[in-house]
Amino acid sequence: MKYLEALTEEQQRKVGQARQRVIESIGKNMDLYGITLSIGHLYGNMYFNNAPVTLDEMSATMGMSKTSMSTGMRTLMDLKMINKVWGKGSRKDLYEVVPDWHQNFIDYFSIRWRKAVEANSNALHKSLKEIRDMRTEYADNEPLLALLDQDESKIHDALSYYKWLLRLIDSFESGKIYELIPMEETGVNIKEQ
Amino acid sequence: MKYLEALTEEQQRKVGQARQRVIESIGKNMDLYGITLSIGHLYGNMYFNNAPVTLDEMSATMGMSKTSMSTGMRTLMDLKMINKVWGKGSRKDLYEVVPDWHQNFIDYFSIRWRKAVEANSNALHKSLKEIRDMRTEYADNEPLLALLDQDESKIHDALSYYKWLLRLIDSFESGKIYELIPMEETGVNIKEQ
DNA sequence: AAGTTTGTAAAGTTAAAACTGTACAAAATA
DNA sequence: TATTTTGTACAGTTTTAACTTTACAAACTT
Repeated sequence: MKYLEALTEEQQRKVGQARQRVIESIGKNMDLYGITLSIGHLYGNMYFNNAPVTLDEMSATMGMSKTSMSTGMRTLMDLKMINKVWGKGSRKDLYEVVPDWHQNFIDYFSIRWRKAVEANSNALHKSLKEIRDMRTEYADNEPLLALLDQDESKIHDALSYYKWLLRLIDSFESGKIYELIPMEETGVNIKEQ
Repeated sequence: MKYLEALTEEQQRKVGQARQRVIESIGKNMDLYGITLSIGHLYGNMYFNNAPVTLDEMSATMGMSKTSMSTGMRTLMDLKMINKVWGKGSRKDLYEVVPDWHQNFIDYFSIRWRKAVEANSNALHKSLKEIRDMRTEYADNEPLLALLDQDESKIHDALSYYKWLLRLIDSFESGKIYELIPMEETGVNIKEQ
């Protein structure tokens, strides 16, 4: 945090305090997403650092081991919340935040949910097929057929939800969600960027 | 599972197998939401049980302690995924699933996120105020002002995201989200229920 | 009122995860 | 080529969360 050195102790303390509150808030927010508080703090600290950081730097400011920084950075990279960048003379890896929170939110959902939803849908389809096979096999067993109907209907409901969720994720990825929920509040002109 | 007794061993096994796959899939799905796998399985089992269940029943089918069932049921109730219902003669508490997955999804987000987003926004506003106070206090300190500008801008970006998220949650709760992402796939008539 | 049954709090135990320290491969430097 | 630096795999430790056992209050039964 070299750029802070020009300030007085008092000023540094005040700026640090205001930042710290935000950093902790970021941590709590990411905790909601199932990300560790520590990794949330890591992101928060990087968010306020105006230049790319190294593992050693963050290890120092976070008071945690370099190994933890390494794994934390990888987690954040997997979630596309930070990027590894190439720095001039330094042979250390440099990381910088992707400050676009909307995009972070979208990437998080896409990455973490799409795969699971697809796997779950497959499992449901498999069970659905088994039920249909049973229906032909035991076509004369009235009480069983009634039971199979119930189960099939339940699985169908679940599948219909998964399909909807997938379409929701699609709308996140395509940006179509912003047609319904604009980024800027209504009445404000959206600037080109 | 009294209604299964009428079936042959073979039939019970097959039905159980098809169900088990779905139950585990449900568990994995809820795991994504940050709900324990066990509690996910509990919901899954209840989902296929056509009648309200008691703690003792679920304790037996899950092979877990009654206390765990008690806490699990409370968690699911907090998330509005199950209801406590009044049963005829039984003096045991009876629980039944809310089978509406769309509604479960929405309740989950509303309950778990709204509170946190509001708390985080408050924290950010507090820091924003501090920064603005500093700006007047050190109005002649050019490099500090530049720094404060940067921080304020970052906090503003974060706040704008939180506001968007709140509007997204609102659209879930109001059902407005279904205008953009209909429950049924497009082209299919929606039946009244 | 005395005796059961039921649900859950509290304490204790077990399982899982987060985190650290060591060790080492890969790349850079001399 | 030998030496240093850097990132991370791996094993070990600590912390946290899940789960169980015990204990007991509240409600119900007789």
